[in-house]
Amino acid sequence: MSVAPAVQAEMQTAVLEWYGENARDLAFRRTTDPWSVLVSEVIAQQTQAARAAEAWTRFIAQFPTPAALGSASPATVIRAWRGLGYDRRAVALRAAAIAIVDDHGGRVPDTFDELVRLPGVGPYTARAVLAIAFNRPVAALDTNIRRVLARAFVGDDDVPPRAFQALADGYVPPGRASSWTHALMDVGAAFCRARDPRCDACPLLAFCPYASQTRAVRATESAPAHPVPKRPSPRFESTTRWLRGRILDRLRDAPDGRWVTFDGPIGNHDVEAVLNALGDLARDEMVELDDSGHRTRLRSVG
DNA sequence: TTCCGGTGGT
DNA sequence: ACCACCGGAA
Repeated sequence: MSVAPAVQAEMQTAVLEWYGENARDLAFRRTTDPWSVLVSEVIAQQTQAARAAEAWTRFIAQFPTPAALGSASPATVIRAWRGLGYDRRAVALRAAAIAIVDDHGGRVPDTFDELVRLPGVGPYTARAVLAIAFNRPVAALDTNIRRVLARAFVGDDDVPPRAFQALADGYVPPGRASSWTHALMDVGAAFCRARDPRCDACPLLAFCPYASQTRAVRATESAPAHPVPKRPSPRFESTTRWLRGRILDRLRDAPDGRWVTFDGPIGNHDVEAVLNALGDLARDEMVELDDSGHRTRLRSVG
């Protein structure tokens, strides 16, 4: 269940003090500008923190405002997204920028309902922006933070998602939502890891039911559970997402606006598979196709 | 080779 | 309730 208020305050202090001295120096933490925070969260969803920080630095320099991103062509944005994966999210982020300009006067909105209506923004990202940029007392529950809170604050009870969110919101230290969010991410990455947790050095060790339980279990129990229900996974090169990646790389390398013809196989994908992938990419608004269905390019207009 | 993860679509 | 999307880390 929940933690006694006095203990809760001690735990908050332990986390924040640890963070004050051990925070990872990530570029996007030096700002609370809402647009910068939104971009950093979208990038960080798919990329580990250190790499995300590099990518964010480049991206935010190129598109420092919603207006800057919204007025760029999809092709420009997809090229800027190279190497980050999930290219549809780049297109969604651009659409979000346009919505911010058109519907919110160019400013990132500061309510959950408005944020979550933006393309590519779900409950996690909406709350992360509220907490980090606007310092609102909400918990941004990604899997790492959820795990930290579940282990150290909530204990073993499996609390249904709604109730968990409500509990987690209540654990946010007054006035410190922004630091709290970053701090829990670092605790999750440094100590409270899904595999091989390092409870011994964790700032929450003294308070954490999971840590004491883990010690007991480790002392008495032997090997963990079972291998796997494994199924033969297809070779990566035979997947459609690999094919999409190769197509997009070719298009990124082509001069802006130049049509590129796809009339042969790629890897072990035959022409039909290639054309199907082009159709998918067109439906996802990543590329435009000409009437032949063979010639394509990154979208120059949105 | 397997695993990881928010969002959105089914 | 699942799965596709992506690249990188373990």
